[in-house]
Amino acid sequence: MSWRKDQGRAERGYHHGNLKEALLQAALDLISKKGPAGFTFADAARMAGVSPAAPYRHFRDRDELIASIAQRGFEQFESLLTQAWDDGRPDTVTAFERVGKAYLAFAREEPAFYSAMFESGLPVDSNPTLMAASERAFAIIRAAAERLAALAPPGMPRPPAMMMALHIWSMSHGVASLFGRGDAARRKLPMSPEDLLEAEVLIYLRGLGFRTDRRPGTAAGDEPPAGEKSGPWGKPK
Amino acid sequence: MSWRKDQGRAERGYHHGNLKEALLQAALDLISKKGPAGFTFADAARMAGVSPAAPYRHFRDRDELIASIAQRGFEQFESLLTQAWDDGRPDTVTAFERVGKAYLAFAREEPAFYSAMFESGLPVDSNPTLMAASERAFAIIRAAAERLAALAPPGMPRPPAMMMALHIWSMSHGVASLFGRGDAARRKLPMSPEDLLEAEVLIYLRGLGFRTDRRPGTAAGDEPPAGEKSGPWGKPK
DNA sequence: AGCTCATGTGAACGGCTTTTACATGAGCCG
DNA sequence: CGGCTCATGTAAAAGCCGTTCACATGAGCT
Repeated sequence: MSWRKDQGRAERGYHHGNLKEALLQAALDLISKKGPAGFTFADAARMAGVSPAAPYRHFRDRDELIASIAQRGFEQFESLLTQAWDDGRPDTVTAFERVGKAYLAFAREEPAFYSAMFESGLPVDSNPTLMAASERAFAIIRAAAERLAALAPPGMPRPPAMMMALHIWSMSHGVASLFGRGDAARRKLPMSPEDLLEAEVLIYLRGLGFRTDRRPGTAAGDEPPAGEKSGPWGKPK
Repeated sequence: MSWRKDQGRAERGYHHGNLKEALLQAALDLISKKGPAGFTFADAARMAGVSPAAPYRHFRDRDELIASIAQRGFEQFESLLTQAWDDGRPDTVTAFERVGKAYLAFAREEPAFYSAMFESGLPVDSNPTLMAASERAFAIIRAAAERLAALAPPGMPRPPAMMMALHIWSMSHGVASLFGRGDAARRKLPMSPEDLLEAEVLIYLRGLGFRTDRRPGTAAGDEPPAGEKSGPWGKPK
């Protein structure tokens, strides 16, 4: 039977008991289905089984709910990136690329968070705590870039780590925004977004003087079959 | 005196005479001010001095208006990129970078178009003519990449031009989306988006084996005290 | 002049956001 | 237990928006 309140809350009396959480959850569902624009405050209330005015006891307005979601998104994002970076294990370059992939994975698997964070049209800088969360996430990329910069081949000037971080961020974000989501804004690609990004990062790192003689799409540590060295895009011509 | 119809149309009778155009113009204004989400069909009608039902004679619904704007945006975008590319003059790499800058310039100077094209949440692939316009714009980047690929240093495997084009696109799009707009979604940067992107592209090209012995942000012109020329921030090995 | 059809109007429906006055009942204090 | 208080939820209403429909207007053609 399914006449329960649809959000897992059992029968309830006048008070919901966990409305704020239920609303956030409902909003996530709705945003992932219809995008942040299609999401409706009233819908979320309905889904939680309360009147349309109830949400206002927990969020100043619709934007604040979306901002809350973006906030959580950045927190999960930070945690995911931290995990992917894994303090640079087993080696810096491998970990670095894992971070890029994590970025894409997040965009694909958490489209609702991703939308709220990057496509909701919220003035990011208006909300200090949101801004801070966003910066903590970026700090992971920056820390990784820092380590990578320190590894730059001797005899070359060190690229500014901050700049590297911004470059990596923009690549990841560009790929994720243009090609990364499951079903929206899809453009046909001759390869997976992951492979596209991996090749991009490898070429970039090579431009910085790193030796990147691994091939994309292979597990870390694999060596190309003996013989020619291939580029990050696969077979040489 | 300002009781004229606000969109430059002089007094008019029952018929507007140029409503479709006036609506598109009004929508552009509104979108650039309040984003594609804040834009309102009724507002556009008001601004054009007609009743809220009038727009329906020209657009099936609100989405179709936005799609029309995106369409025009892609056309202008294509034209701008074509101009920037200038068939590869004076040399391929220079022209290539000019294309990247044009991308940023477009995002900054035509935020309304840019929003409609990339952030409106429209299903790009639902509208064939929109899709086609988008692909014509991308074709410019692809053509440029093709020429660049042909120039790749001998002795290195040639990267697929399509992939290079996608890489450049994602870099440009990433930088533009994250840092490129005048006042929205601003994050603090230690450098201009243009310089950031230029350095990124130069490093990338060097990763492909190109010699890029110019420096970014040439306007600055200053040299590090003992610096040798080459590379986006200094000298390669 | 008269016809026709594209274009604009006014009114209406339903839905959304937000506010306000009121209802409920959970938690606390004696 | 009895009663108080305040966070939390409700109902109703105002104002806006998108969209539709029957109807008005007049531009352009014959």
